[in-house]
Amino acid sequence: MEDEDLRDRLRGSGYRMTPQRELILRAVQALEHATPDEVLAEVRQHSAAVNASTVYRTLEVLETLGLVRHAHLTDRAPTYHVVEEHEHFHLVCRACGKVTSVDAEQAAAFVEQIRAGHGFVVDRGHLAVFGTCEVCPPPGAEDEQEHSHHASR
Amino acid sequence: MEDEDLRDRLRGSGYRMTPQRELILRAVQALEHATPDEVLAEVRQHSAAVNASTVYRTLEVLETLGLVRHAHLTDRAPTYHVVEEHEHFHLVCRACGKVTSVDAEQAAAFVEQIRAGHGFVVDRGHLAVFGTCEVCPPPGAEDEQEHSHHASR
DNA sequence: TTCCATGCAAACACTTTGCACCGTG
DNA sequence: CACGGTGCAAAGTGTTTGCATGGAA
Repeated sequence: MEDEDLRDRLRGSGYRMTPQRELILRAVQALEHATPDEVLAEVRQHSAAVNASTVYRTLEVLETLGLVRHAHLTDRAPTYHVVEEHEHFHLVCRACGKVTSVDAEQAAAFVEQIRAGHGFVVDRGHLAVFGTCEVCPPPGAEDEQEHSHHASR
Repeated sequence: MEDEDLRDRLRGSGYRMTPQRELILRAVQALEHATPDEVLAEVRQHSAAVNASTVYRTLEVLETLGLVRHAHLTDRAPTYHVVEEHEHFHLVCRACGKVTSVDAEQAAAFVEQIRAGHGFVVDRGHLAVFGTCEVCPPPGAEDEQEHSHHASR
């Protein structure tokens, strides 16, 4: 997306173009999947300080305009990503933490099945699929991240 | 699940049976989908006061034992539900907020497709599917919950 | 020149943690 | 009667908001 496109998108909905808004959109584009905190860090690397509240407010505006989206891929902060021509959803490995993007088309059959069976229209871009890579140990097998402090003492 | 079953599950992993732990499990069972806050409220209705931190700690223990699970169905707190014989996942309507449980079997084809195509094993019980009921207005159409303060003033 | 956007700081929502006391096994 | 569990309060994260100032159009 070009600067002028962004300006037009903003102005078209009554918003103004500002350097912060451009920087924040650029950061989301560069990071692929980033929390507000990570976006803030990225922005500050490339330019002067920007306030955290501006990041939150801007991400909200960009999401309203349909330029970015967020999903809850961890138990902590949400992660934002740019909306591209090809919608995608995410596979999140609980063992290694890797996030894989998958073209939304690959969920087409599933989506249609849910619509037919439940009268429910799935938002494919907001689908978060949790599990484990086949090459990763199953969750809890050895104890990487959380829990299992004393599961068998 | 009977009281004795719960006791055995706890003891089998080195935990103790306490009235709080039983109350909290009962609350999760009764509420179907509840945030820690809602669990706390439910527990307090049925009995003496229990502390919020105990709810958090107990939900963690119950999840470690595989008796409950949580998913992020909103942008706020996670919701907990009991693990039953028949695994299920959730459809979350962004328009009306309704949560529908769907038998995990209905995702079998999708799960297999992801495994074959990406070497990724989906955790069906932790699948949160967002979208809208067909009978609900599309998100943002009229403005029910959040955003759209001045999207076109 | 008009308002929207930003920075700053305080307030919030949700969760975790340290510590002394309580109660299960 | 040992040691895990609880309550309480304080500290942590992550996010939102009120208000005065700054800047885009």
